[in-house]
Amino acid sequence: MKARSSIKEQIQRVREQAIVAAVNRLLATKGYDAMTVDEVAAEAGLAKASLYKLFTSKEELAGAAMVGVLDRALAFVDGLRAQAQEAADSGSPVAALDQLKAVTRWAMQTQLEGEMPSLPAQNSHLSASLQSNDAYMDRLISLSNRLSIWIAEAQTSGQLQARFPAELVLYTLFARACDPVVALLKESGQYTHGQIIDWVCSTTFDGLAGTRPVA
Amino acid sequence: MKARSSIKEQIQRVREQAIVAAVNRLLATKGYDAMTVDEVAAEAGLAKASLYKLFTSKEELAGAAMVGVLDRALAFVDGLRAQAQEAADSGSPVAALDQLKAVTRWAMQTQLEGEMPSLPAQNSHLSASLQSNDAYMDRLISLSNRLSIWIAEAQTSGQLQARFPAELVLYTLFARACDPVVALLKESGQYTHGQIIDWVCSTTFDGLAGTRPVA
DNA sequence: GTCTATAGGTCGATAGAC
DNA sequence: GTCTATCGACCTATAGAC
Repeated sequence: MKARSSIKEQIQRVREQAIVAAVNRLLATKGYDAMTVDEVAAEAGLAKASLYKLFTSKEELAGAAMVGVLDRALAFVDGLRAQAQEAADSGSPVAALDQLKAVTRWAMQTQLEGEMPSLPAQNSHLSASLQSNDAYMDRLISLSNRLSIWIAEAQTSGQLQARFPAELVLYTLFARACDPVVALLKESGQYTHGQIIDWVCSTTFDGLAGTRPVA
Repeated sequence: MKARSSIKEQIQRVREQAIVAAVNRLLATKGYDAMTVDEVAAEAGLAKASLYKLFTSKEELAGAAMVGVLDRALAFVDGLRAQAQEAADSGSPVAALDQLKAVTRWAMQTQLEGEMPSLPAQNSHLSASLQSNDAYMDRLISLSNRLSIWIAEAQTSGQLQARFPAELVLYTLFARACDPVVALLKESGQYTHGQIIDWVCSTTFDGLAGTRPVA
């Protein structure tokens, strides 16, 4: 009995992943409002009714996709932390600013690959649902905390403008992760992903302005 | 007869303006998808049927609001141009970069006042509708052209990074005009509008990074 | 005030596993 | 033969359109 149950659970797990992957793609391409549950079911290859056995609402689907991307972000961040620890142990510490840049580049790469789900900024119902989604909030706070440590370090050491509230920096990084500029440049089709990432990362950290004489 | 017709037209005009103002507010606060035509009619103080005499679809309403904000932007830009012309005539030319900053600040101010209608970036149907909306496209191109002149000037004179495609700069300015960071900082309630504008303008042009030694 | 289409959400028939 | 998972068909409310 135990074994069968486990197999069933695994099958269910695979299906859930297929659904979340479908939601992720659809959120990345069409956005939340244009995404229909029927489409999700079709892409994931099951009936809508079956889908509703696993997820009780469209909002929960969105939440699951966001949990997925936040988990990937956290995994990436933890990888960076581990690498930085090693590097520091062998005497060549990594600057906090470089960690923040690496995360930003990862987010843009993810967006360029069509794997960054993005939700409408203004949708009170959906935000409310997400804010009462513990799995989502847990990841969001974890990620924010990890980034905030780097932000504080970088501000203390002068790598980031210390006059900005840390909140501003954090919000800016989150906003750039789904910056429409990336999507627009991608659509234009004239540039490589590498160029787009370099440029938008550069505008984020160094701004649009040219090098001015010391004022 | 002529007079009555003119009066009717004027009344119609006032109604149209009331409708567009309502759409503008709703787009700024709830976004396109969450906005219902019923709400627009209610806010504008007329029956939905009457509204459909003046605007044939929800998309057209959105288009009208966008035309409105683009017209205001164009008016602001033309004001800047006129001032700059005067200043140049009296021997103190205005830097193109400062003009771009002024427009950016205007946009953020508009957003903070809840007067910046913003549409979902990803909505193929709506984009298609807008792109076939001549009034909208005309304004969009006019504004882009005027900004592009300043961008070219600022790049030539080294006030803006010349290595960036002008397109990147233009898109970035448009994107910052409805930057979610502004909305998030506003929501937090901890900062004045002036602070928010200064900070986001600063991150846009000078970036998040601190002043580093020459590398 | 009415019509209609769409899309979120449910239910009962069916089929396949044990 | 029973039990449960699955899916087509269905319901209904909302919102655009007239």
